[in-house]
Amino acid sequence: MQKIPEATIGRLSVYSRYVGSLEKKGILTVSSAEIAEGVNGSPAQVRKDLAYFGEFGTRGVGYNVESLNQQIIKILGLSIRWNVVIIGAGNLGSALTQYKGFQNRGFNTLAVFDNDVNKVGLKISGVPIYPIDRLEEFVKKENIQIGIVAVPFQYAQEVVDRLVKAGIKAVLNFAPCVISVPSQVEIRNVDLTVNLEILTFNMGANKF
Amino acid sequence: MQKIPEATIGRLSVYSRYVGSLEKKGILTVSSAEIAEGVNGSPAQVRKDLAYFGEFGTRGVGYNVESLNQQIIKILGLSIRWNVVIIGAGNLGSALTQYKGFQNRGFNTLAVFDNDVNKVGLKISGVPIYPIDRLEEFVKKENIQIGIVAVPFQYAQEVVDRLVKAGIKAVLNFAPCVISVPSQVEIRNVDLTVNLEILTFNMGANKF
DNA sequence: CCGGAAATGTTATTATTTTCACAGGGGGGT
DNA sequence: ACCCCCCTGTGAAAATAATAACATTTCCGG
Repeated sequence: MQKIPEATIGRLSVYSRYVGSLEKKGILTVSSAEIAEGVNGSPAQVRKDLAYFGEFGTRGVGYNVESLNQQIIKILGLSIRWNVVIIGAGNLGSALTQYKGFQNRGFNTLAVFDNDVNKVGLKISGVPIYPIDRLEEFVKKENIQIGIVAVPFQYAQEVVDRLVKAGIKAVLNFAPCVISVPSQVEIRNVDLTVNLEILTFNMGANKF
Repeated sequence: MQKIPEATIGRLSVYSRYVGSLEKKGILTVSSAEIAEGVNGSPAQVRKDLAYFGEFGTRGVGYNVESLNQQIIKILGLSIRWNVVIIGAGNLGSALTQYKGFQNRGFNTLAVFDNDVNKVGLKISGVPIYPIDRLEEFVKKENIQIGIVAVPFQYAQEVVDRLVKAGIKAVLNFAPCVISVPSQVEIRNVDLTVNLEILTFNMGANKF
């Protein structure tokens, strides 16, 4: 039980997507060098990343595409389905609700919550929009593990606090702000501005 | 001219946002410990990150809020405005177009492109939607430096190739796939599924 | 059945990033 | 003017991560 770099986990997710695409093409075997090429990585890193979790390949041969993908999916915790709610039915919340990629990877979006009474009662790709007051009740009753926060930053901490109180296990936050959660709750931030600003820094970064 | 960790740049962006909020509150001085608290970081790291670029503080006192923020903004390359196009006028593209945070940080979204003739001619928060055929022409003529790609993954590489040919400097890609660009073009991927899967890994990760 | 090519798993090395500790400069009170 | 507290900047140490190198295993052809 050693510590695994978070970057490794991110890469495993990418490997899984790539290996999945090979599986669909009917390819049976793949080498670390081929995976590396498919994901813009290095063969050594692919092998190292996988080696944290066991021996999945055959020396001299490579990896069985199907079983490798199953193993990675298991490692990532995707062999069970996860119940998700999205808070915020604006454009971003709607985009996330409609996004097929989540379904495919085992995430069930069961509801969207919003404080706009005009939106309540509508559906987004079949997912109902509920009033924000019902958030805690729903999270508890439906055993929701993951909350995706797509509200304006002013409301984000409050929404997260309510999710935490209702027993959420993990939060994916899109609001551009720092959120505090107790240590047993997992949180990740997807910060659009930060990403853009890393780009602008790199574009100008010959001076340093 | 030493190498600066990318994580440092990401944190500078967050510092800037935090320090900007202090500025709005009329706070004049801030210490590294206070910044650290505001962004869930450590004081030493705040100081180290800033020290890559110079000495911005006063020993025994702290940092002047206003000038610190100006310095960070300059470091991040945000003292000039950047011209941006968004490709894809779906929910995600619309959300990005409407997002105020970009404007505030110096990003001008000049156009959205889509291949849906029903959307062409409409506007999103005042930003016009143009047909995708006009992409290259527009990028060249309007001197667009940054392209934000919010199209289905099947089209992403093609769109990026076209942006690159038209002379784009940087790409922010939201499509869940690996994109190849020549080395002089900056690219960053915002991969929603990867972020969710890091969460699920962490939720189950007592076994490793 | 043997030898060579191929590709993994693993150890060692190198590079990078974070954390720690403290010297140095600055301001305010007495 | 001096002392003491405060907080930065920085060099050294520790921790973490990436890369390289290689020993080992497998397959295949002759």
